[in-house]
Amino acid sequence: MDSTGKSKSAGRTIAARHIAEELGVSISTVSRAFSPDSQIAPDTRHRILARAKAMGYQPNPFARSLITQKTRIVSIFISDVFNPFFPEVMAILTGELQKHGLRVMLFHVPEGKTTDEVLPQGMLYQPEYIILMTATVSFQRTMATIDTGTHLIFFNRYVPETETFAVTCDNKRGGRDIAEFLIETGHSNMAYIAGTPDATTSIDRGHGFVERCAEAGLTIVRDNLPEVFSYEDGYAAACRLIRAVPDLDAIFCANDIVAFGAVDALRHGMKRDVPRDISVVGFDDVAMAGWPSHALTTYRHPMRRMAAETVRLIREIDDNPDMAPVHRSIAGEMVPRNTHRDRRVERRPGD
Amino acid sequence: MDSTGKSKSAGRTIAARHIAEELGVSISTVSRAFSPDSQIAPDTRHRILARAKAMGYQPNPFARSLITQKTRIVSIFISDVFNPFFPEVMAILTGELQKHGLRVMLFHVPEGKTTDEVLPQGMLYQPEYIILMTATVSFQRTMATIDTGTHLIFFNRYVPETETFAVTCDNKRGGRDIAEFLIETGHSNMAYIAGTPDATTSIDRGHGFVERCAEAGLTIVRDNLPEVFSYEDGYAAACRLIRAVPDLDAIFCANDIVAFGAVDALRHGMKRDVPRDISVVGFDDVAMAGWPSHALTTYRHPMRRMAAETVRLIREIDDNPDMAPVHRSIAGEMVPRNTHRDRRVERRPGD
DNA sequence: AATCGCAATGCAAACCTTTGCAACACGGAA
DNA sequence: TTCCGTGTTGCAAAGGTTTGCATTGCGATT
Repeated sequence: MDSTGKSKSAGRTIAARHIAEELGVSISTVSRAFSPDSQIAPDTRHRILARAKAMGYQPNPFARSLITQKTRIVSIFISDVFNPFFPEVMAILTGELQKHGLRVMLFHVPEGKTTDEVLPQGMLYQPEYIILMTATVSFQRTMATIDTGTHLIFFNRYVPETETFAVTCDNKRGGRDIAEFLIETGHSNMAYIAGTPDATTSIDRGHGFVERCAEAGLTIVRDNLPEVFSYEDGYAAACRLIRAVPDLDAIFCANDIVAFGAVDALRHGMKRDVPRDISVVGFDDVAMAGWPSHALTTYRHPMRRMAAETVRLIREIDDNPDMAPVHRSIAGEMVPRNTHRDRRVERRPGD
Repeated sequence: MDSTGKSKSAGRTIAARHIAEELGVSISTVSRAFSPDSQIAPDTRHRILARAKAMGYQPNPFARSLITQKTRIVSIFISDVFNPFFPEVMAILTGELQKHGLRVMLFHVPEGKTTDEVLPQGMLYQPEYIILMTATVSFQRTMATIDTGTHLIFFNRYVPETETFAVTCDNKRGGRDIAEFLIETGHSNMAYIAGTPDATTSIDRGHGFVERCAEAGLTIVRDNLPEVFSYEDGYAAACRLIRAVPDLDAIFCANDIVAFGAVDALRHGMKRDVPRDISVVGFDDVAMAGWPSHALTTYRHPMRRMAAETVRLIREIDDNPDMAPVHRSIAGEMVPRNTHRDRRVERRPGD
């Protein structure tokens, strides 16, 4: 009934045994053909591989990892965070990992739950690597869950006083660079709109910014509401700031989305001219920051390089499983556009 | 050496055998405790489950699916498409699926490759479901790869003349609704900026739009460049259109991003007043369409409902594996904002 | 009191692979 | 010719589970 002579629906799925029978070799030999560094005559290997390809056979990964204890699986944990780079990061991560024979499983940490609660589900599959992109990590149990040889890698966040693998943006340096940039262009009365207070990303950006300002003898205003990461939050925060400190000449926002909100608040709500009256700087350089309608001065998040670095890190650990945990933080770069202005040129002598 | 009395690193991982030994029952009985509808004394089951929980035991999914041939895995295939809803869809999909005991594996179809080339990799894990979110599907082999009992579900796209499961936005109806809306508000000289020509989404939106316009006796201009889906593409397309047809009074864009490009082109590049001189309507209702700086009139993409529907579909198939393929298309709704204007009120008699 | 039916449990095969060890063949050296 | 080393291959155990079939024990029926 089939277009090919062989019936295919009879047996379950095609196994090493079938190749072995057809070629008159043992199952072991078939297996060895698929293990790069095992003793087997080159000729036999080729014969087996050819036949396997023809019959569409590949070793069953379940059976394989049942015995080798190596799953080649990396579990990625995500939560509801609306990271604008998420699609791209996901694409790079899965794309590159699968090039190296690693499979990614996805786990979601829902709103009310903590990562630790979902982790056990993921551990069932004995992943060789876990990439944590989630916000909430109560670290106690995380470590306890891990000692089975699984490597834990934090992506875009880290847990301060612990030794784990982490790949992050160099947020502190970013904050410093932005402070530097604003100071150099003649700003002196600045504010910072922070993001979610428990996110290391936002904290570090603020630290760097404040630190550099302090070095220049400037104190900065800080708007520190919890859960500031949406457009609306940025809008509200900017309004609050202007009411509190009307003569502000620059606002640094923990991310671009917040910055868009701030710009719109200043322009439409508070009737300020950006950048003439006040400068706004974001962080991330999302796609639309470059559109003419926004033209946001911001700091480019090295997200793609971070994704690539994560893959590289995993390969390094692959080669050297006992490797000590490292924290790789990657710098971005200033992207000046049209929401800031150089205020030095017109600084009046009396100022 | 360990803080707990028991040594834990000695044995590999904890298996049913260990529970069995401690409780003096057979491995089979332990297994039965974890299969909801197998004959076992309620008391024994409770004892086993309790002990298992205490010892942190869960049946090994690899061994389990090796024998049951049921993997509880759903593979999701993505490509480099920059779908603005991707993070949210991913969160809903994985979150809901894992609630029902399903695991998601992620596969990436890189730029140059077709889905068919990557599919075999995913099939190795014998997923029970495959969700295709990729752009490129040469359908021949796709079906050939599938006849193993795996269910194939297209998400946000479909292959026209084939019977497969698909969950999509009702794009055609969306196109019609937008046409309806524009006609009712007094537009008569309209254009459509299409998206990638091979995407069913863009095609269907265009079809619906043109169809409804035709019913009203209107012909519309069509800008049909290949690969139109970025801000820049929208910008360029709008410029082309205005040069070709200066008295256009409305442009419908295949998606919001393109629409943003078009609006900026009209305002900054072509010196038109949107919405006074010309209306622009998008499609999707991405988050920033609602921001004051854009206030884009658009059509809400039912992406969340589609994700939820996909999960529901999977559960239905779970209950009835021989279910015939269905195509569920879900309607969105008009979201009028400030990039259109009602032109009826000031229609001059002579017009 | 003998028998039957039924619920609960155990045995062992099966799923598919990897890998240490033993067996084997073969060519070359003594 | 005999022996040895080397390179290939096969055997069988192991990894952890599910499940059909057989066994056991017990209360109920006649």
